[in-house]
Formats: sequence, structure tokens, C-alpha cells
Amino acid sequence: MQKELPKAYEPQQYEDAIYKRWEDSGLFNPDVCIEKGVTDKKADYFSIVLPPPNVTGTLHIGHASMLAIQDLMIRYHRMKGERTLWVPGTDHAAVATESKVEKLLIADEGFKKPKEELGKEKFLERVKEYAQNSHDTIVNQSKKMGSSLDWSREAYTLDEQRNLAVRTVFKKMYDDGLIYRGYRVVNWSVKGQSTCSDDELVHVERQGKIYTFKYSQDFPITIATTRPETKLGDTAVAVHPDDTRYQKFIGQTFDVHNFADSGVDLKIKIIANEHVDMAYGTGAVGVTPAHSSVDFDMYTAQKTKGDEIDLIHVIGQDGNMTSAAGTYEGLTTVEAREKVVEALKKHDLFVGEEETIQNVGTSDRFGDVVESIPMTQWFINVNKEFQMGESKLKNIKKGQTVTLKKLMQEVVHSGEIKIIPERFEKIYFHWIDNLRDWCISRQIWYGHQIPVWYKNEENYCGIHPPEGEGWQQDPDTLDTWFSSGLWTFSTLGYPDLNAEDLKNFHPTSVMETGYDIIFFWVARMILMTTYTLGDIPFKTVYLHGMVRDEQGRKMSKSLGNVIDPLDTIKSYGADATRLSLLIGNAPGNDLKLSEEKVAGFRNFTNKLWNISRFIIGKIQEDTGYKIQINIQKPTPKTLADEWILGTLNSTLYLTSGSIEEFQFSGAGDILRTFTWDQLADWYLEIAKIEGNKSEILNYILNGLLKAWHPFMPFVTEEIWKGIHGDNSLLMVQKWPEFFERTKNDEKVFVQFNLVRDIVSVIRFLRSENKIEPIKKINVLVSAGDKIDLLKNNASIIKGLARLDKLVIQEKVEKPKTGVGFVVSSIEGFIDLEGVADVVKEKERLTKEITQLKGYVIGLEKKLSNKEFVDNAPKAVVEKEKRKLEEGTEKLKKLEQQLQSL
RNA sequence: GGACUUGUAGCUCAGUUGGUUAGAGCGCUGCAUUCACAUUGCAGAAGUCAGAGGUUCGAAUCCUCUCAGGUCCACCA
Repeated sequence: MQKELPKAYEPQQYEDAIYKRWEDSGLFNPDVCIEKGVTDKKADYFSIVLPPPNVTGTLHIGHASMLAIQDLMIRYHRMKGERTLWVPGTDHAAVATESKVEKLLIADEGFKKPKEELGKEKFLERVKEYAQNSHDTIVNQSKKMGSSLDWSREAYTLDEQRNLAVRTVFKKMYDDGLIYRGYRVVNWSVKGQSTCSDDELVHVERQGKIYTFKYSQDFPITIATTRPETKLGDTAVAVHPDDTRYQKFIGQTFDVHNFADSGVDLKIKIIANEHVDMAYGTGAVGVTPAHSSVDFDMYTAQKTKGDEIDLIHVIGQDGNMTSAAGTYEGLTTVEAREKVVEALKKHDLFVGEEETIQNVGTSDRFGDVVESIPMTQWFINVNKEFQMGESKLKNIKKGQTVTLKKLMQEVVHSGEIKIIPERFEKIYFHWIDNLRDWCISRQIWYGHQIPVWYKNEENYCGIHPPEGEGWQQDPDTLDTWFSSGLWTFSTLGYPDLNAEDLKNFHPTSVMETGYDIIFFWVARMILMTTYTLGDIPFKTVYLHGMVRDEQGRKMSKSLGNVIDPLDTIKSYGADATRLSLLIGNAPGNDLKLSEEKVAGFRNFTNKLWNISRFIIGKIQEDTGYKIQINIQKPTPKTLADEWILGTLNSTLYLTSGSIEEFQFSGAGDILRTFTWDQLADWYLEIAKIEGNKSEILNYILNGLLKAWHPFMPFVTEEIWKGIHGDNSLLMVQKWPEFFERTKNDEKVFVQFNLVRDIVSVIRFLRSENKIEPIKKINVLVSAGDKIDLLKNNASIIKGLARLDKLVIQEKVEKPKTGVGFVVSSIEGFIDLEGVADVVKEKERLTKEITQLKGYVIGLEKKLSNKEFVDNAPKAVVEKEKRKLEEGTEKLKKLEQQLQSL
């Protein structure tokens, strides 16, 4: 037996040491669990791959929330005896990391253009150094949260193994023709000098102007634009094929001489396109194939029709006008816009301008408005048909013709992947419907370089560089989501398809991540995995929301409302931090968090600590009893014993069920109610009275600590050590057993509630009548047929309600100066020995009677309604009848009491 | 423009297939302090379940509309 626990739980004193014990035990690693006989090697598996935090800085409260949720699942399943794996890792985050380091070098070290000044090699060294530091911080913080990650399997999206996986998948897709290099309009960030994918665009509303004009005096159609400078690149005007106003022009080409004084001659062909809205504006659209993805699509469509139009590239990668813009060459787009408008006005081609709100795409990393520019880049074709390889998917067979889009849709449609909350499935499908080819090449240095080499006119795609001299590797790197898309299997041994981990832990059980990256990441993992392995990456996707401040605002440095998990861990402990992120947190919903909430849970951890302290103390007093780790359910001796054992059982039942249904908040609530309201406030107080409960207390404490462990690993582990010594780890104890609820349980609950209600009502009357809690009072109870039940529990009632004398008879006489109460069929009186306030008592009774009357009348009405009696299920009708009987009886008794005053 | 989503006590939220006198935590009010815990205990007050219709024997729960928030998607030139 260990020495006594201190009075208050101070997390800072224990947490690091506890984490070290866990880590040293090696039991975060499922292989070690099997070796040490903690887990059966034939048991089911449960695996999660941690969404790798970006190595751009430190963990924030959102990460903490993610860690808490995942660790809860992991610890629960580990205790259930499953082979449980949680793989840690970090993400190189390509653009994000590179631009962050660039900024730092500029701000702290006086560089102007760090990449140019340092050169590729030196610059990358600096990025790596930064990433390493960031990684170390992240690992340290994850440990502070108590995360039981298997560090022996840690991965990085840019390490050797992952690079091999990337190259392997790239080549496979290249060979299948799913990856292609093409000249297309892409999103170009001038500031970042790199492409970005459609999903990396953030649309913002901006005040702008829409200008209406004609290309030339004899041009038959008026068109409108928000960007006149791009009109220098117009090669067509699109109209709806059914538009009678313009039908006659379709197919004609108009020459525009010296457009807007640019010195450029335009050839504008009138083309038909169904997407043009006849009713909007003039019903005609100026087509700029080079600087609008929609127009580029029309350009491609024309090409396939064999009715080609030109593509003129007037905005360059520097964001300025190109030589194709004639005299406007070198001007910024804004300057050119003004000049074009001016020239149009001068030549009387200008029809008008109007204020409008336009939606522009900005780069989420660099923040600038992106330009649409045609460039040669690498893409993944999501619509191209190919023959499916090996497949474990339900509805897709080997050799079947599919597209990547179809794979992504199919696995969710079939239910092989379940998304929680369900509504995100709709959002997911909608996104896929609108998906275009994914641009995967980036013009930055930090990332996986594209495994393609060029020599003269030849190209070579391979996992390894080609033999021979003179090959140049493509300098571009891959979109960071390409490598994170492989995450569930690149961390488990891929490309070795026979890797033990891949066989043992894939598909992963759950992907727990934020709803904000469902497209970026979840969808891409599904794409990559179904394609590469012919299997799903995970069975369930659990999407959490964002952590916001107490007013629902985003946390940001500028608002000063950031809650740093390290701070709350320091002040209130990791367990309190975890609880505050778990309870009240529903999937897909944002969580409002305040420091007070964390403090509240700190109080709870302390409560649990003291509950344990009390129980341990009680057991220690019992010198004849030795505390046990594995204890069978003891035989109850009293009603209270039966009640608490039954309550613990149903608590475990509900908690386990809730965790498995991903209702973590509910699970925590149920446990909290048991711990505080039922165990501490009632049973422990009863234990003080009834005494002699070592075995039951031992059993309950074991169950309680186990059940709380996934939520609050630190405090529970520390208490466990206090009880069972440091040779035993709670972390790998078996999750407590629970049993089907029996009829007897129901009966016990009803009986115990009666006793409890009597105590409560006496306390209430004391409070109402201002009787000091210390003062001992006398109570007389007419117990009727409950006489045995009450007599058996008289000591509890006496003790908890602080009674001097308790008279229980079948029928008692009302004392002259007493206040009465009715609980169920039982009537009782507190003998106030001459101090009763009759007026007040009358008031109280009248109020209660009025309330009860309303209730009873309602029930009577309901039951006299024939339609209710005929249509409602029998059980419901019976229940209502019973309620009416009880209500009526109680009402009668209360009325008698009122009269006797 | 399309879609999704929320509105329950002062605040944060439960309320699982329609059947409770609508719940919890925090906060608030009153009382209590040697006996596990003041990071505590006991008791209490507080809600036309956003509004209006409808379906039903019965609606916080299902349907329609209105009002007020939030989020995502989108090529309205």
C-alpha cells in the first residue's frame, strides 16, 4: 500500500513523469503490447493515422482538440484489448513552410529576396532547420497532451520513405495516363510566383466596376467586362446558339484594328456556347481564352469541334502586360485597365460603367489575387477512364473501366466509407461533381521534386533517375496534398505491399480531422488510396469543428483571444484541457472555449482525485482487506450497494456505446453524472453511514478509473499508481465488463430513488423553514406497504437528512406543529415542535397543489380522449395511467395536509 | 446564384427512430465550513423549446413558410 495522496491534485507535479512511464513501457507500440502479452495477436485491430501537423510552427488549441479526441478513441480501444495503433507524423506543408521561412529571413535577418540571395541549396538548409525545430516543438507538445502515439513509427511527409511512395504513385499514375503535362490556364500567384490548385483559392468579394463597350465602331455586339485590360487577349465572342439576336453572326470573324490604341489587331470570331445566359447583360460574352478558365474551356471546346479560335497571352507571370499587349507592354494590369477604358471612351466605343461586387480568387497562402495564366504544368486527370487494377472495393472489380471521380464517389455511396456527421457526405459529392483536373506542380523548392527527367525532346518518368548523361529533372515540386494524400498507407510500409503494418492496420479505422480540409485532404486520400491500393484509406471519417473563443470568434493573435493549450496545461492540467475539448464538442460543429470552462474541469479532476482519496482511505481503515487489481463484481449487501453497482453497470454500458458511436461528449457527460452526482453525492455519503464496503469500493474505483482513463489519462494513471503501485499501468488494463440491464436493476432503481427523494424533500423543507442544517429534527413517516424498504434504509435517511428521530410506521399521526410531504405513496411529517409557520406552510402546500392539479387534469384529459387510448401504444397508455394514479393519490394527501393546518 | 446548417434557462450546450411536469454544466440566490474535496456540500430561482401555419390521439422532435445567424460551393461575362 502506498502512502496517502495529497489533498489536492496538482497536475504539474505528475504529468511529465507519467508520460515517461508510458513511453518507457513501450506499450504505445502494438507490437510490444503483443510481446508483453497485453494484447492478443489475433485480436481485432484499431488504427488511426494522425493528421500530420504542418511544420510551420507550434500546435494550437485546434490540434489539442484533435489529439484529445483521437487519444480518447485509441486508449479506449487499447483497453478493449484490440491491437491498437496510432501513427504520428508531421507535414512539410511545402508552400506554407517555404513562405514562412522566407518571411522570417526577411524580417529577422535583413534579406530582401532570400531565395535569390542564398541559392537553392542554402535556402533549403534553412527551411529544413526551421522544419526540424518546429517538428521538435510539435512532438513535445503532443506528449504534453498525453497522446499515446507510437513514436517508433513516426513519419514525415518529406522523408525518404514517403518520397519513395510519392515517386512510386506518381509513376503509376503517369503510366496510366492519369498524370499529364499540359498547357492550360492555371491559377498563378504573382506574389508567390507559383501555381495553386482550385481548392487553394479563397474567394473574396470586392467592389469593382463592370464596363460595357464595343470592340470597334462596326462591331455588331456590345459586351461587358470587369477587366478591360484582358480584352486585348480576346479572340471570340460567345453567344447562346438559340439567341435570335446574334444567330446570324455565329461563325463570322470580325477584324478589330488597333484595339484601344494598343497597336494590336484582334480577330474576334462569334461562337455559340450553351453556357451563355441570354438574359444576362447583353447576352454576349467576350472570350479571353488565356486569362479565364471558363474561356479556356470554350477554347478547348472549339478546338475539338475543329473550329479553332486563337489564344493570346497578354498577362505575364510577373503580373504585367506582355508584348502581345502592344503599346501596353510592361504596364501593370491596373494601369492597363485605366488606359484601355480611356481609349475606348476616346473612340466613342464606351457604353457605360456600373459599380458591382465581384468575386475574386485569392491565394490562401500568399494572399494576393491570383491571375489566370496559361502555362505548361502537371495535372491529374480526374475524368479519364482507365482499367482498375487490383481491387478490394465492394462495387469496383479488377479490370473495370473507371475514373478517379467515380472511385471517389463509389466508396462513399457504397457505405464503405462513412462520414460523420452525415451531412458532409452531400458536401463531398457536390465537390466531386464540380471537380476539375488537379494542378499538382508548384514552382517552389521545398517539396517532392517531380520524378520526370528531360533530355532534348525526350522525357522520362521513373522512380529513379534515368541512366546516362544529360538528363535534367523537372525543377517543379508537387502540391503538398499529393504526398499527404498517400498518408494512410505511406506511413504503413508502402510501396512494399507485403509490409506487415499495411497488412495489419490498413485500411485505418478512423480518420479524425477538421471539416475544413475535407476537400484538400480527405477527398485526396480517398482518390489516392482507391487508385493505388484498390482499397479504402479509412472506414470512418470523423470531422471535428474549429475551436473558437467564448464569443464564437476565430482565435487570432490580433484579437488577442488565443488560448494556448500549453498555458491551460500548465494552469489546469492536461486532463482538464482535454475534458474541456471533449465535453460539449459535437462532430462538425465549432466549439466555443473559455478559460473558465477549463478551470471547471480542473475542479472535476480534483473531485475525482478526492473521491479516490476517500475510497483509498476507507479501504485502508479496513485492516482485514487487501486492495485488488482484478476484482469480480462483489455481492451487494444493501439496497444502496445494489443501486450503485447497477448504476455503474449502466454507466459503463452507455459510455462504451457512446464512444463507439463517436459521441464522446455524451460519454463524458454520463460518466460525470455517475461520478459526481451518483457516486460522490450519494453513495459515498451512504458508505460513511453503512460502513464496511471495502470490496465494493475497490470494485467501483477500479471501474471508475478505467472508464475515465481515455478522457483523463494522467490523473487516473496517477491514482492507479497510488493504489496498485508502479508496476501496474492503468493504460493497458482491461476495459471493465458490463452486463445486460435486468428487471431487478429497474426495481432497485425505483426503490432507491424513493429513499433518495425522501431525503431530498426533508432537506428541502428544512431549507424552506430555515431550520439550521445542524439542528437535529424528528420525522414521522407513514410508509404503507413500503415499510420494510424504509425500515431497512432508515439509517441512511436519518444520516443524510440529519434526523434525530425517525419514526416509520404503516400509518402515523400528523404532529400538531408539523410540515408534511408526499413522496410517491409515502406521506411524512417533520415535527417542528411548536415553531411551524402555518401561513408559510399553507402557501407552500397551495402552490404545490396548484401545480399538481394542472398536471393531473392534463393526464385525465389525455386518458379520457378516446383517440389517444385507441391509437397510442399500450405501454404509453399504461404509463400515463400509472402517472395519473400516483398523481391523484399524492394530490389527495397534500389536500388533507392543507386542511389539517 | 446554389447548397448545407443553427435558433431550447443570463451563457455554453444535451434532448438517438414523435409519448418527461423539457434537462446538464457555468453563472445567479439562500444556507452550510474541523469529520475525502471550498478546486466543496445542501437547497432554490430561472425556458410561450425564434415566429406562424400544418400533419398527428400526441410535436422541442416531422412538413411548409417567415424572421435572424453561420458555413461551404459557384464561370453570371
